[in-house]
Amino acid sequence: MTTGNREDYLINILRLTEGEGVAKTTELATYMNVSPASVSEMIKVLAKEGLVNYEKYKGVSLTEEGLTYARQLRKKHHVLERFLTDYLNIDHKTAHEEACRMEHAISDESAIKMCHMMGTPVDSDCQSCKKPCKAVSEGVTRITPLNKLAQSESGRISHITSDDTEVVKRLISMGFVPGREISIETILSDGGPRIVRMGNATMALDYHLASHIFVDTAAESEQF
Amino acid sequence: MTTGNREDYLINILRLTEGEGVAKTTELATYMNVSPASVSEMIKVLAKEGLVNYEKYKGVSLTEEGLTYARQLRKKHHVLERFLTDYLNIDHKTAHEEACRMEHAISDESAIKMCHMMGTPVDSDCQSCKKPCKAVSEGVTRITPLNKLAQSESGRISHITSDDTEVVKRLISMGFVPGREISIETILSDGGPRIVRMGNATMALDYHLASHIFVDTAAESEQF
DNA sequence: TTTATAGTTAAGGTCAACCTAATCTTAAAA
DNA sequence: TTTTAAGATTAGGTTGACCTTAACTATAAA
Repeated sequence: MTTGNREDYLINILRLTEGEGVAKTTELATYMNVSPASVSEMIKVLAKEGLVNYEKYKGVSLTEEGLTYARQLRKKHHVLERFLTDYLNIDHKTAHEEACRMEHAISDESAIKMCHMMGTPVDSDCQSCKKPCKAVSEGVTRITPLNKLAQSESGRISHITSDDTEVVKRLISMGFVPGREISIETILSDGGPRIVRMGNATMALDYHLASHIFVDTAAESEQF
Repeated sequence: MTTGNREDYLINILRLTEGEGVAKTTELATYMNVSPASVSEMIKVLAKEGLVNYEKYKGVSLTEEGLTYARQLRKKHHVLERFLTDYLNIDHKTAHEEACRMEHAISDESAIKMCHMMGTPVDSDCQSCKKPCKAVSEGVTRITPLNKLAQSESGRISHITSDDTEVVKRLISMGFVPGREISIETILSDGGPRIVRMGNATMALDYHLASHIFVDTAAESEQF
């Protein structure tokens, strides 16, 4: 495990080398607001650990391993930032700063699941980076809106979508979170409420609301 | 700002002083898996900062300020842990460990909002603590359980949920269907039945039963 | 080929933790 | 009331992960 600060170096090297091949010491020093000497020193450590390619006087770049690490970190950053702004209504600047702290604390697993929870937003461009980042993973599935499921059918929530952010937020806050197992208990009438079950909870849900929840019916025992 | 480790001391002092008035040095040392000497040392620092009451050889306790701080921290822990288990399906042990890291990174603001997002679950008992914890703040959640609504308040039924399927079915069969407008006519006594109105029907409803019905109070004319 | 600029090393500092060993307090047993 | 063991504290020291300044060195453009 690399420490928080080392991780910052990695992520910043990534940011600076994204377009160009290498980051220069001074450039990085300015960017991170430390002395060039500190950068040189740190880089030697990271090189020894195989995370960066380092040739004296020639700048740094990430190794394959470092790249993977840094990208993962950046994804975490984005996922968190996204979550903070979209789900918690935190303003952008604050969200960014907070994501900078939290990206070092969240596990890979949680980041991935968080990504799933939010549907696809992590694919898209990120405000604080020049480059877009990719979603953590994708699968082939049979996905149906919850309101189209028949009685006693079940599956796993794939994603939730609506033009109205509020609706998505509301559903999330009700516990409809991608990844959870869900089954239709009872259908009261065709266009009427659905009684659904998730874990121990049973819940009655409006037909229209249910249409925003997409269920993967082939995913009953699949793990992320 | 106190460092992560200092925060750990605070939260652990809180845990140990919850029942008893003070925590003993050795007790804390054992609990945190460090030497008693380290504890003494750290405590002096915290005392200097006004976060703990410290009288040599007499044990530590939190000051008013330290208590506030530690409680806030523990709340953060709970909110995060809850989020990880309930929303991301992370197993408990992992969630706890992760919350331990993240509690130092999340801001007060985000914790509060996260709490709101999740509705009320943070009120309830927490798996990893002996003591239940309170919600981060009362806050303005639009979705409120019916039993918490004041007299003459109204809204639209958002959803109905219970661990017991029968309860949900019964409520549905009584006409409590998501989407319907509802208002509190009369409150007979604090924990007593509510008389509610839906359309033309008036109905008396047990306090406990009412707690399963969630009302969107901001949604009086809103459509899903 | 010179020389400014950029990069590196050396030497040393700080800070927050931690530890062991020695010493001191307290409280309870003798 | 004295003794003493358990518990707490201090002293002194270590470590790791940073950082800095100052002096030195390489590079590449004039």
